[in-house]
Amino acid sequence: MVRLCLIGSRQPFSWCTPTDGLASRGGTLPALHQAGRPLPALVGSEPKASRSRRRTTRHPPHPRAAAPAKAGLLRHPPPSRCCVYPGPRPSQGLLRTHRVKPWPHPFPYEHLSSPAQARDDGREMTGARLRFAPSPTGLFHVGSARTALYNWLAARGGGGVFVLRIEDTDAERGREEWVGGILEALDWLGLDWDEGPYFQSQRSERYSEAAALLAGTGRAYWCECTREEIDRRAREAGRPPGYDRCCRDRGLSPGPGRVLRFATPLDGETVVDDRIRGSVKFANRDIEDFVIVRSTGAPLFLLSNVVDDMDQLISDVVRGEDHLSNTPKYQLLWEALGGPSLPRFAHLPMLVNEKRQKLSKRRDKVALESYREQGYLAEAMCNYLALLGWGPEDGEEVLSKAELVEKFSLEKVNHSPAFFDLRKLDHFNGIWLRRLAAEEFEERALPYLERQAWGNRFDRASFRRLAPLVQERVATLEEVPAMVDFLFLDRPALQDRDWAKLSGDPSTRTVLQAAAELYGTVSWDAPMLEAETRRLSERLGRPLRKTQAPIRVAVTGRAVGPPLFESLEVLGRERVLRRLGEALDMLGGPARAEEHAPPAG
RNA sequence: GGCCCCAUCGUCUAGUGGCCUAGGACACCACCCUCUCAAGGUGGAGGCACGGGUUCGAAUCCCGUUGGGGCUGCCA
Repeated sequence: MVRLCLIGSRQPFSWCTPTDGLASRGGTLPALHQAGRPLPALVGSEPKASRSRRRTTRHPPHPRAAAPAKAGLLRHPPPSRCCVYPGPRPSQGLLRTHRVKPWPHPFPYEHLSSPAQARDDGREMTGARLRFAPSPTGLFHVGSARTALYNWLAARGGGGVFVLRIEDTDAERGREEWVGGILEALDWLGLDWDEGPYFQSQRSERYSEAAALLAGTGRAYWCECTREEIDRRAREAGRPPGYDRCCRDRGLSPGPGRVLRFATPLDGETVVDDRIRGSVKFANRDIEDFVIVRSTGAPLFLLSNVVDDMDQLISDVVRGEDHLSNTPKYQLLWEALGGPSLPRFAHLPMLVNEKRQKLSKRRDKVALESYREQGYLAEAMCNYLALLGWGPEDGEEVLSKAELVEKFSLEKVNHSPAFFDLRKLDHFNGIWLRRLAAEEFEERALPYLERQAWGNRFDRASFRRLAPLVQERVATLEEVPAMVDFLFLDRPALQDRDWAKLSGDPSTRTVLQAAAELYGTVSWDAPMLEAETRRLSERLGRPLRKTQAPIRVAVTGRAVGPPLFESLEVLGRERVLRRLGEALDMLGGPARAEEHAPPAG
């Protein structure tokens, strides 16, 4: 059992490693380094009718769908769940910087499960296998979240398997804490995965084998050109920037400073058949001889991505449109490695900023975590994210994840980029907040209240009494504390603007004095307070809204908040009277109660 | 520069040749409700980028233009 502890979660993440009867690693790996030998699939590509129990599916199954596990690596059933929470899900506690240890950890390579296994989990399987393959190079991105969600929806909607893979081939940029961020983000969103996480950093042997195969068959070659040389040659020859295939026929052997480049075909075209965009043609001559292995021997994304999709039997690649131009390279590599039939592709439209540029970590607010911290609900985030690039036919936009699974279809995904609009997110968050059961709302608001500087003055019981009124007035959980802070502060947090307006009005003193008198004796519950304040208002000859305003500011410090009389009730007579008195003191000046006092009786 | 993708209200979308005088949602405006603020209700303003075709008929199909974006890394 490998266990990752996420500081900030009450429960540790953990995933099982096989403990019994699994084929030993390595021994059953096909030998890939023999020149001329195509890379065999780890699983038979010929579906066996007897074992492939076809189900009705929304989409035509991939040729490899429902292919049963062949003897060998996949002979033994993997653990029923690869990633589980032992016990209740972590609280909605605020994220802190978290650290995952240890890392790298043993790679759960033998985990590859057959579709049959997932079927045992109680889901209808079609054998479609989708993966979400983020790289741990920064805070988890809302665009990644959308991609993960669409993969998850496609998997869950079609009875497929959802695989999580961490693409950490770039040791320089990858950081272990980002891995924890990915896991925690997916967990928060409720996007559970069936397999993985697989770590590319644990599979370098496999990529070396693939690289050796490509080099051995002449589909790749070693190159010693530096970036500077390449740029200079292009410049001097007046060619557009790009590699000139200089080393392609030099027959170099591996060596220091040398990278392995894939030799792309010089003619013909590669056609990408995309489920969202249709068929997209690329002339092979436009695809440069791209690097697949660094001079350090480490594989590049292009290679490891293909090898993993092959090994992990991915049938459907759903990713951002920024990968569309990579796809012909993917396909060429796939073919050169002797892979079975290609996966299906679906390239999702990008998420863009207000200037309609791809969302960037640098200039845009993209960290999912920051939205979580601000009190956005995972339900709202999923709901909103799903609508970025897709819309339900019936127009009903407020959808739970279960409803999304029901209605979502990759084929209906839009083609054009979408802007991440905070205001609409706010609207959805308000809806989901109001849908929460009272106790649930209270529970989720708790972390935001407890982190306030009220110290031990916070009192859950008082909050509970006002919570339902707060619930329907906030758009995010972050707004909750300001709604109820007057309950937990010695003196209300007087808002300058509100106080200025109040103190500038000569009638304020009259109202506050009258209220103080009234509240000294009135029966202390909201209905009575309201009724009596209304009568007071009539006696003063002013509308209730004009009367409640000074009282509200004096008692709560703010001009807006939960309904006043409930607030007074919870605060209690003593504190209300004290605050009215303090406000009157602050108002200063001569008491002019006589002038405005209502006729006695 | 080269290659590729995209184009319906400000934003997210419905629309796949006639049902479109283009529907919904967010935001906005007005009114109603109302102890503040929200929520809710009613109504309003607002769009098929442009130009050519094809067709009896085009938001929808084709071509072009323009505009936007992505890729073009020993990042993913």
